[in-house]
Amino acid sequence: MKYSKATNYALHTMLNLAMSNSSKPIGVQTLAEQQNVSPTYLSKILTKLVKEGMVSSVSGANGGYSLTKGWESISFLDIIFAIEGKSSLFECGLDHGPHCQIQKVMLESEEKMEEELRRQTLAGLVQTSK
Amino acid sequence: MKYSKATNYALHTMLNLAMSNSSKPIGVQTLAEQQNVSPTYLSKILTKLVKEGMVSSVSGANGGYSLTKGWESISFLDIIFAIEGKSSLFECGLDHGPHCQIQKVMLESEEKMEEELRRQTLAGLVQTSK
DNA sequence: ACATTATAGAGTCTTATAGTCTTTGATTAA
DNA sequence: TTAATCAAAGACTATAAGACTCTATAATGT
Repeated sequence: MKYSKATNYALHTMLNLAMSNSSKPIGVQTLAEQQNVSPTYLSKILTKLVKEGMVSSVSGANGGYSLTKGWESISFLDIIFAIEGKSSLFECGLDHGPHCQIQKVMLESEEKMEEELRRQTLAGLVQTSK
Repeated sequence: MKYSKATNYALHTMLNLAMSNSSKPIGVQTLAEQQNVSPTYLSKILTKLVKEGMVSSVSGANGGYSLTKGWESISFLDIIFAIEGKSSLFECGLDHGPHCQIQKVMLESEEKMEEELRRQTLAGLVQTSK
């Protein structure tokens, strides 16, 4: 069980966008270079972030991507969910009785991680990354 | 990112072993039936648990698997590590500076989950599953 | 010896990840 | 209005991991 590389790219891209406090949008070309990944691949990741409303995009010359208003409070969990999806890490598919205690414990532990990831915001990340 | 089915089987198998407080070992055949999984596949999972010292096995007629001494304090995390491995869920492979803050945050959140999984023991699970 | 059981290895099938390539559509600058 | 620049979307491919199966071997009890 591992986070996908896409999640790593997404997190770093969000940080890059947040750090470059430019009013102009930044092209995928530039963002891709900063992480040594292909622009077309990164664009798919960015599209997911756009669909979740964290990033806005403009086509055409001088276009690119920029963070949307309120970006400061975007959490790690928001970004991770945008890429990995929101479904639980553990699902007991076994058909045994109504309440699986194992499932319960696994979900509770997952919640602990998510609490922490919810607490960590983009603004906080920028602060410590300077 | 999902836990493997093998982890699910492992957790349920450990619970089954713990619940059947029999002094005699239990064959993989029996254990497999309880979860609707093939015996040969489950045996591979059990072998991992044996190698981690949580389960002991005896070959031959009337052989099978049983929990080792001190099983009560085996944690969810122990079982999960035995199947999924101990490596971190997130690894920033990017070559940018010495301390990646993203990596740090991700690891901290992971630790929260692991803390909880360490707290949850087999004995506790048996208690609530009765 | 023989039945029973775990262990180990190789092999298969499916799915997810991690991309690439190409086309289309929007926007701006000349 | 045309060309250049950019994002979005779809189809495609390659690799690896997950989820098994099958077969052979080794250990143990009757």
